[in-house]
Amino acid sequence: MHHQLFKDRVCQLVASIPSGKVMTYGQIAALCGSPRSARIVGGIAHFGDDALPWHRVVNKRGGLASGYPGGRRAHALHVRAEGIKVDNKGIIDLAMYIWWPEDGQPEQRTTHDKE
DNA sequence: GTCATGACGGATC
DNA sequence: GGATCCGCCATGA
Repeated sequence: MHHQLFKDRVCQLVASIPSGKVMTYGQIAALCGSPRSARIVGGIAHFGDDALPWHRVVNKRGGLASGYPGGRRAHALHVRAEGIKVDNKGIIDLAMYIWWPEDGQPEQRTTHDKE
């Protein structure tokens, strides 16, 4: 495949995140074929389609986006509106809200846990 | 074609 | 445990 569709894949993936769930930039990038392109996802977010639920995209620490329109506070309000708990530092519990598409849900990792 | 950038990630100090 | 630096790689000028 070609990275030309990278942006398009990211957009579709973000659009498929259900309400009340979140994905990380690195996770999205990996699913789009480039695990090291997390920043690219961020770039797409800024200049991409505002209609997409970018507020459901957080960084690997579960932290809110730095350049979100309105600031991290606005981001926090938006995710909270979907039932996601955010602590005082603006950190989301990824273990509880992380979501994977049906296609590549590595929930088996929790049982085996290798790495 | 080259250069700079970015809503990140991971390693290092 | 927090702050900082560097690398990453697609994108736009």
